[in-house]
Amino acid sequence: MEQKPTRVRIVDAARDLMRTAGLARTTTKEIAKAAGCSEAALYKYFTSKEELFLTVLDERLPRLGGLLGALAADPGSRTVEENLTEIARQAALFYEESFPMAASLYAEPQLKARHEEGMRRLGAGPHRPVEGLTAYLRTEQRLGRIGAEADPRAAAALLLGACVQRAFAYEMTEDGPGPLDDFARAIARTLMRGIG
Amino acid sequence: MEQKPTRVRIVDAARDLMRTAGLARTTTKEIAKAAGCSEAALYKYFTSKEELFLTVLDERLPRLGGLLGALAADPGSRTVEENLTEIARQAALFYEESFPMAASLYAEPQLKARHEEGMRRLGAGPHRPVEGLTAYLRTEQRLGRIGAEADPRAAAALLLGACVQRAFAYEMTEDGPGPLDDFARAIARTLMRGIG
DNA sequence: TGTACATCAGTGAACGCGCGTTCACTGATGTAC
DNA sequence: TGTACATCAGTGAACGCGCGTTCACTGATGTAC
Repeated sequence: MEQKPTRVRIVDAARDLMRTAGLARTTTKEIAKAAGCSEAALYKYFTSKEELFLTVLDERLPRLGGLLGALAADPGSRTVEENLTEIARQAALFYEESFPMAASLYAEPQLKARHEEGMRRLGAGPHRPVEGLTAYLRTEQRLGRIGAEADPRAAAALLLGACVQRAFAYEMTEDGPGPLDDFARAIARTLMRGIG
Repeated sequence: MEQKPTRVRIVDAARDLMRTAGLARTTTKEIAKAAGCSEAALYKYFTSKEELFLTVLDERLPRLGGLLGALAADPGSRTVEENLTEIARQAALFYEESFPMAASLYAEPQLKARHEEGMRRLGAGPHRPVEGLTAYLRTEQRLGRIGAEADPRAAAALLLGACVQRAFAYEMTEDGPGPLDDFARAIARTLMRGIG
């Protein structure tokens, strides 16, 4: 059984702890224990704990861009509603995974600020999925597959917002959220048809 | 100029710091400084820092229930779209205020767990606004003011989700989010009419 | 081949610091007689 | 009225602990001659 390089084990361990244990519990001691090395070893690869955190945030946060970009370039053969259902599915999974870590940052404003600075330099950030989805919807609008008077940005905010909220309210309901597929289908359907 | 009681000043100071400085920076020292008393004074009113935090969470988090309950009981004379616009406005303000504090909890899982336990006992929690809005929409549906085949729960998740997301992505856009009124109007309108 | 030295990933033990918490205390106010 | 004591909100200074970080070191591997 091959052992991964120490640096990789450290970053993985830090990410896992940040996701599951919360930032406050993610101490150098716990990271080292989970990575199977000494605390001192962390400082052979990173100049500080904050730099390690930023590395995790940069290298290990899942991305949502791919699907949205691909659809904007080529909506493919499926209906708009089918595409939106798939987007809702993927987005819900994405937020389920990344929301706890992103939310944790609100507890550490200076880490959050430094992370956002880095994001901004790369043009990334939590507002980007909305922009990607807006671009896709504009494409569909140009193709005449959604209403000419529809508001793509508002529609994108609604759909992705529902997915964020699902992650946010996740643990509080008594039985957890309902099945993902039902959620995605209902969201896409309602957004397409409206409730009027 | 009347001085508020020390206990009130402490809870207010803790809430302000939790909202603006982040949980990690909200130390007993900072709280005492902001409240204008000694750290020791905190322990005359609360048995621990965690109990103080839970008190803030219980007593000082804004509630959204009022508006939703009132509308569910009596939709009033305005159109559904007008009501939804007002709900979106209020919800966006509500999340703007409470989201940073709620998000902070993800960094401190044991505090989060204890808070959720308390919430559950009261039947409160982040899933409640969705339920309240769902109830309102069902009322409207019974009155025939929204489509018989509409999905109230999905519609509620979409509208409130957009408001949460707005708070979440708030600081990352270059100019901040757009004007609140425009946002609320666009969201309500799009939800009513759909994009098909 | 052996020997002497260089390199390098990783460590155990200690360091100083800031945290939450506690302790013995103070000084103002109320009260009994 | 004065005196002696009780109550109570609040404090300054200290405490122990766990944190992030650093230091001098080890032991394995490579390399020059």
